[in-house]
Amino acid sequence: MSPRITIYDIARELNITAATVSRALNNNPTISDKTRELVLEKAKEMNYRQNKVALALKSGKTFNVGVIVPRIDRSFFATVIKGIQDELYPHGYHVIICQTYDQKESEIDNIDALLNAQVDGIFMSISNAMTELSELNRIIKKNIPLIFFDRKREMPGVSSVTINDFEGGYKATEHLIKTGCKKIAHFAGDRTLHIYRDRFEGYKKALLDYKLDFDENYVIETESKVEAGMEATNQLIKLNPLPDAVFSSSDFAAVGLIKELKANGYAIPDDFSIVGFSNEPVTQFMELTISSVDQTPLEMGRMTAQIFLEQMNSSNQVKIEKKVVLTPRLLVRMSSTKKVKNKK
Amino acid sequence: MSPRITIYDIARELNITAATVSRALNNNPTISDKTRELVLEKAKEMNYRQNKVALALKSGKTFNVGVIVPRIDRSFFATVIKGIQDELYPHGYHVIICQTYDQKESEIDNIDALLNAQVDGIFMSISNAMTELSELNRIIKKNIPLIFFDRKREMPGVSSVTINDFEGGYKATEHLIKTGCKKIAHFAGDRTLHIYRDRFEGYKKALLDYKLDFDENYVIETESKVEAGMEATNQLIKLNPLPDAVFSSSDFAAVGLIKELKANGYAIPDDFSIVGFSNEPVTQFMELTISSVDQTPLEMGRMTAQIFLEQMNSSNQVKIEKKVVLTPRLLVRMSSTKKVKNKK
DNA sequence: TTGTATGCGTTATCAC
DNA sequence: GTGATAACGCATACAA
Repeated sequence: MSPRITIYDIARELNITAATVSRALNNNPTISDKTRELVLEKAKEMNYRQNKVALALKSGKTFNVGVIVPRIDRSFFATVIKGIQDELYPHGYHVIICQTYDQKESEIDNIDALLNAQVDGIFMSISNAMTELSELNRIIKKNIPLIFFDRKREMPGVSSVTINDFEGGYKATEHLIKTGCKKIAHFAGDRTLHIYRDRFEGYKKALLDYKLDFDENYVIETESKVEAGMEATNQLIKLNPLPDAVFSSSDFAAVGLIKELKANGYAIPDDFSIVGFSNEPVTQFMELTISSVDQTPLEMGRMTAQIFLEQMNSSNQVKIEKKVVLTPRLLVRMSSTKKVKNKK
Repeated sequence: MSPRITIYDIARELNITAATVSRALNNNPTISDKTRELVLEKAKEMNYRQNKVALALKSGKTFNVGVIVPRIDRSFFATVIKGIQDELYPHGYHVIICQTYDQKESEIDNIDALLNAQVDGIFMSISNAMTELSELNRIIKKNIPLIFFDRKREMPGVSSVTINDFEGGYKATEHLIKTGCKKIAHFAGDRTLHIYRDRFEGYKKALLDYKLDFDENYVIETESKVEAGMEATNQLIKLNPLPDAVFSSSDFAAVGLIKELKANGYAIPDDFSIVGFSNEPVTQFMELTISSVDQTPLEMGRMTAQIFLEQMNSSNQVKIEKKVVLTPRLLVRMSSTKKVKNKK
């Protein structure tokens, strides 16, 4: 077990002081070229590594940031984290990940731990359960950047990066209308969550804009699971008149929908055009590829990181509050591309 | 911006010294109940939080571990990380993630950064490109636990958690044989990687054990991508005699295989039985669910973390070297379940 | 039972 | 241009 080499070790070897070594290593101008050379050489020879922990204690900056997500094994969140990572790594930051499983206690716990660990910033996709804004205010009071992504909460001085769920819902529905669908149903998520409410509102607005009836009976709430989508489908096919399209707030529900529709002898997209939401990997791997609304998670992660970097660079006390809203992309695939003529 | 409360602040308020406060906070027995009460109360009142960075500098332990993976947005790795996290979080550890994109420079870079950050342990799935074991030896020399998972390298004193790829290949092939397949082809990965070589060897051994011919012409190397699987399929269907089953080392290649086979008018599983590898989420979402070999990533993560914890607890210098080999699980789904009678 | 002093490794502020 | 010293926040060996 080799002991850690410190600047004192180098200093001793060179018969100078640690301060000088530090100066040489940090490219401090007030030092002679000769000693700098000497130090650099010796440091390399002795395989010196700066101790970031000591530096962190001294400077107050750890170059660690915390990311709080419901869970990491979901394509969307994993990709957001990837975006954050890719952007931050070149600047020397490390990403500490925390999972909450959408539980409030866990969120508080994680914030606490990250604060104790002295992270330089916290990025979070906040759960609906998190009502105690006092915990969040602790972050603000410490003056460390807090940035929401995907799911946010309105807080003064806090930036956020989200996508325009309304627009996503609107685009999906508009696409269905423009390809000739007349009676479009909606698989909605939990509409107490703003993301699902917005998708629903976008759907509704598109119908009205194009002079189609909006009928609450054609809105079915489902969880974001294949099985839930299958169950919802059984409700759907009892509707009269039968819809000719479905905009689903969830790709997984859309997968269940397609399975069940096929099981009932319906053809897709000829009998039902379908658009999902999230661009889960599965949508492009299915034999019948599923149209979906991409949430641009990579860009979301990148943007979140960029805002953080800006915030760090604005050395002064100026609080920046940025609300970035990304535009979702509609990806048209087979599930909404009728092979035959338009019905219109 | 509220300043950080330290034990000195508490001490001042109580007219005692920081040492006493520290003792009270750490449940040191050598302190009177009364002062402990007092300190605890005051600490709560002032909202004191221990500074982990200072503690880390003092103790040499950061309670951070580093995880190095090719990329995080792959279901397998995300799930392994989840397993690690779930196991370690209750013990106060945080997980720092690093991505390498399978590039050697990036791996070295990450190791270096983690070492500088003074992590307490490093878990990695090592790329084939990583040939410089000197970097890895730096970790060992520092006496910080290094544990391989999934992809390992043989190093004295280094533990690893892998799955038995040979057994996975064997089980998959055996299953195909037992369901009546006579001529089984293999989509192999890059067989310079031991994981792919082992899967191939398992396939080969199963054939021989069951008195079926092994023929290298029926082994096609493909990348782990849908498109690669489609291309390989075009080679496959030119074989004479035509195989009646395929064991694919990659689920993605299997997806491409199925797409292309259907496009050529073949029925699955009646004309071709198919088993993939990895249990990617897509395999269970497809209309035709794909049989696959599950690598138990959650258990892999958990086990990796457990070995780390053991290593940390064995305070003495005893080096533990554990080689854990997990048993893969064969998941039989529709792609290898012939509806009709066995051909035998 | 409590206080004093020291060190973890670094950088910054003084001197010289 | 370089050295000495203090400080970041904490825990602990030693003294009292």
